[in-house]
Amino acid sequence: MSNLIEASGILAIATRLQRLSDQLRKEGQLIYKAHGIDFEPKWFPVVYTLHQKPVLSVVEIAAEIGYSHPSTISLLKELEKQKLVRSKKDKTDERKRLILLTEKGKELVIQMQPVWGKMSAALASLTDTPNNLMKAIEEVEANIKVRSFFEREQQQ
Amino acid sequence: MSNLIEASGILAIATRLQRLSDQLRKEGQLIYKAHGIDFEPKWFPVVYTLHQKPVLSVVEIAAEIGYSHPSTISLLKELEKQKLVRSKKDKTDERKRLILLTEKGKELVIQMQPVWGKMSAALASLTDTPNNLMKAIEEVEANIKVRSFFEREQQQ
DNA sequence: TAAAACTACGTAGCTGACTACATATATCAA
DNA sequence: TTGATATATGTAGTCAGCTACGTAGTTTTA
Repeated sequence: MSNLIEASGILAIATRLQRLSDQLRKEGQLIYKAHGIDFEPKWFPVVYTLHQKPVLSVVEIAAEIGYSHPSTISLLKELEKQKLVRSKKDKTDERKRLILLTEKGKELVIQMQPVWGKMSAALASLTDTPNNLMKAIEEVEANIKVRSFFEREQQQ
Repeated sequence: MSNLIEASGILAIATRLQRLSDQLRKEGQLIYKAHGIDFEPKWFPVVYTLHQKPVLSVVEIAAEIGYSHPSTISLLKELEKQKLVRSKKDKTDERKRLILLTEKGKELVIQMQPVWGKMSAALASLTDTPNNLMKAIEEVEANIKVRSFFEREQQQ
């Protein structure tokens, strides 16, 4: 990034956040590949959630991972294609589709556990700086909850 | 975001960054609208750069704002449609297209200056926390430069 | 007990960035 | 001076999320 944008600073913060996010995701892909694991970073929230709570409906998963339900549906389609999850009808509520990890999915989770551990450690080492990125995000989100960016601008 | 993903923590950091980025961008749109200004946050880097350096080629703009040149081209197309920028041929190098702000573009910049000021102040108030978000991003980017996420994971 | 309101799921299409590739022009080296 | 290489721009298609909207099943209420 050039000095010009550095100077305009905080106004380009949305772009900076997105770029960092993209870079981490791309490197995440490389890491799975390097371990010979056929898995994409974007699948992590769904699979991890199902690892913790084995049977959930589509909307429940969406709420857990904080995505819209259409985004969740498209992730589930990919995971079903990979045979990592399957679904069954909820017998007491015909509208619901209950999602579960397959045997292949459960085995993959076990295989990925040590990789997740190393990825966590690597991310921790990257973000262990005077201003901790995870904490900074949490602090900003908390501030937004108190008074949004929009409201703050109006009050200036 | 649910407790489950909080617990899985840092592995979902790419998603957290993107979500915060999206939220700030959306509120940015609302702010321009509330001021009756027909402008989108994604145009800011290009317009601000041309405000600072009045005549630049496509690739020069891309380099300044840190985007790929195709992304820059599509932003320029939108800005040309809005009649905020125009272009002329470089007479000494026929390959180049030189980009400039139009009169309308220059007037809009003047009109937006106070809004940019208030947005900066609002963002500063949001990110003025024990762990400063801008500094955290810079620190992580610096760490990545020293040793990437991928390399760090391999060494764990 | 039927109508209204709500909930769950799915599809279509948008967004804002990207990479890969194609073409045109400029420059450099033999 | 011409062939190789480099640079500038543009097009096409991808990606990971989103919103809007439609349908079907469930619950509530008059």
